[in-house]
Amino acid sequence: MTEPKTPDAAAPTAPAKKHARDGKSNATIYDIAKVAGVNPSTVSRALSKPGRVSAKTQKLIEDAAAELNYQVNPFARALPTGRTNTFGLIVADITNPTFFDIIRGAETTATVRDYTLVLAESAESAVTELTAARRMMATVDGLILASPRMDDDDIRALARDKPVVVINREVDGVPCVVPDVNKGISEAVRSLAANGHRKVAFVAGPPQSWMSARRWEGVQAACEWSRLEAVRLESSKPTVDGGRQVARDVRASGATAVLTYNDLLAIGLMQELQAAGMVVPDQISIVGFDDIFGADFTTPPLTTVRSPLGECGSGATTLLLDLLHGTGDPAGTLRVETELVLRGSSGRLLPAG
Amino acid sequence: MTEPKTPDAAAPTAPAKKHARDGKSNATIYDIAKVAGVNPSTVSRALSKPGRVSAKTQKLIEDAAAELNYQVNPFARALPTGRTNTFGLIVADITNPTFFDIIRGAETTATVRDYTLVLAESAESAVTELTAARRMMATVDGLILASPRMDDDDIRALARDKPVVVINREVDGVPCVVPDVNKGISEAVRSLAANGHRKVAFVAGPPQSWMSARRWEGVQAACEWSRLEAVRLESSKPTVDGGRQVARDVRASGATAVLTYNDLLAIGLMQELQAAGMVVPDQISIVGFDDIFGADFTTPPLTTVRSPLGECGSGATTLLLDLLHGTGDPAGTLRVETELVLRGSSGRLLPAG
DNA sequence: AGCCTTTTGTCAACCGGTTGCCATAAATTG
DNA sequence: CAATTTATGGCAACCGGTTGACAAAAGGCT
Repeated sequence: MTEPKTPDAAAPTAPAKKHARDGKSNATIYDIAKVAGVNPSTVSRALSKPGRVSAKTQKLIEDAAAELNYQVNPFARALPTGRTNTFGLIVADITNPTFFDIIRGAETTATVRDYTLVLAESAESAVTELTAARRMMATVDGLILASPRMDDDDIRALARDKPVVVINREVDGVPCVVPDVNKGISEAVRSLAANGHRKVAFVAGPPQSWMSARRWEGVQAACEWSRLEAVRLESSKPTVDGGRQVARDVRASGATAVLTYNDLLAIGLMQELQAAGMVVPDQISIVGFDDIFGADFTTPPLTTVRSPLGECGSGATTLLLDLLHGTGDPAGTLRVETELVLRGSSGRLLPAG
Repeated sequence: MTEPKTPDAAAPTAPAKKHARDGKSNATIYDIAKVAGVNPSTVSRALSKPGRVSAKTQKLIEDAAAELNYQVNPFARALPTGRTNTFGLIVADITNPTFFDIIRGAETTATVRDYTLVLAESAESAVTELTAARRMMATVDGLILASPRMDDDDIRALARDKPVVVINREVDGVPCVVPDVNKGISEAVRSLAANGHRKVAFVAGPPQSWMSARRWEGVQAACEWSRLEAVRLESSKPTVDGGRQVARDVRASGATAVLTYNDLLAIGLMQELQAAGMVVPDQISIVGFDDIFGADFTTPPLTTVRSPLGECGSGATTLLLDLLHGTGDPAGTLRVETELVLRGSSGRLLPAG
């Protein structure tokens, strides 16, 4: 009675003034109840609890809902229940393509299971990360931390509040998804040994990176096994730029083969060494980690220890969703395999001409 | 009185059983009101409407809030107000690095302004996109569509409901952020002309891509101006793979220079041509679009017309946020400049040997 | 002092679902 | 056919803020 009935053809091209609230604004369960001639609570039940109402009423309500093209109000639902059908993903650095695949894996899996993904980044900072995590906690059902930089204890504290899954790091008592580096690394080191290398450098990543530590351990172990000498070098940041900067240390080290914490470092390193006139792989072999997008664009294409990043993202999401639905091991670690992707940046060492 | 006071040191290493609800669960404005000795509504006002309560009460309430380390419940706030401090970003393809810069730009700007980013992808499908958009509409304050594939009308319909900003496409009546291709393209074409090229091929992107159409127009216009012949080729999909597939058409076309809809196509095309023994740029020049991550990893590094993608993402976010806060032009288009990034994949044509 | 305006806090309704409890109707059983 | 169990729908309270209306208190002015 109070609303005029021509909200549509009013002004087709005129700039829309206000945003909705009027017009075909959202129907509520009360509207449905009225149309179907039942109580709102019955509508609620019909729409969420399967089997709680009779088939007849169910149909009645569903038809009414369809007619009004009803959509639940997620906030109204979240308020009493706490369920939001949303989860958060915090990555260390959105710039880093490593996380692209993780994000993609997570987003895809989330969408399939009818969840929404909320994204944040920590800019490689532990405190930013914790802040972002805390903020998210209020609005999500669960959280995925990809390569977190904060303390184990902080992570456990978060996990006490809501389900948390960690990628690329192992935290006691928290479900994790980690690539098992050993297979890939030993393949890589064996390949280097077979090609005549005797001294291998490892360019480490951020000091707080759990994964960097694991990779260094793996490299050490594999080198020992193959009777190679292993030295560790530090990088300023795990980026292309960081790779360029570490080039002089690499040359100074006397190593003829380098494994780097990630592909970005490897690419930067290779660029810088090539710019200085070195021939890859004739004079030096370079092996990265992760097999990110673009790793095969370089010349020579980058040999790398691939982590199935997309799988990590979707695996973590699945783990989280299972946790949320009661299924699933509260603290199981999902291990995914790594493998050597042999491309052109590693190979036989040519005798110094 | 009713709650035991030792929730902490209970079982440090035992697997956390249930998730919160107990313990230091969230304080509400009612708790604050009790502590501060005022009415809940006063608390609400103190915390949201600046200046609505006296300085004294304000302080009282703030202290109480701090003590209880209160955090608003976003859902409780969203329910009556509709404000969520969240906005959605829908991209055509998460796999495509083009969008990563956009995502990054948007996320960064959003965080600064205290907004949360919700991400979804459409997998290059108009219907998936519309579905995702509709779903999001319920939970966000506004929406950013990056390279949308749906109809103008659908976009306008969405925009009638909540603020929408479009990236990489111009839609009448909707605020947009678009790179202005002309400068970059004319630089590119002039450079090609100066290097002796006479026939230029353009490899188009998805048929629904507004940007692809603009780029083709730009190429045509620039070629006309420089008196070059321009031919248009179609690609199956705007990816590296699509680039590989279009290689035979490129060779068949007789063009000595190619501009591709995006860098991915350019990279794939270059790989395939090189695999077939062609020398870039001696026998054929290749120019991409966007300057994505990795465009300079190739050999030769890719010449490309750069779009400031990160700027698009942050610009769109700013536009949206301004819109939400009443400031800002309801339908202004933000144009950002493109420029030629001259690298090694384009250059002088060598006489066929 | 008396009256008017402004400030500040309270009351109560509301946003839109969810859910425990209860009453009625239907189905099962002895 | 009565007695009991089970299926179904309704009632009302609740989640945690927000906000319009109003009253009490404070301040300003003649």
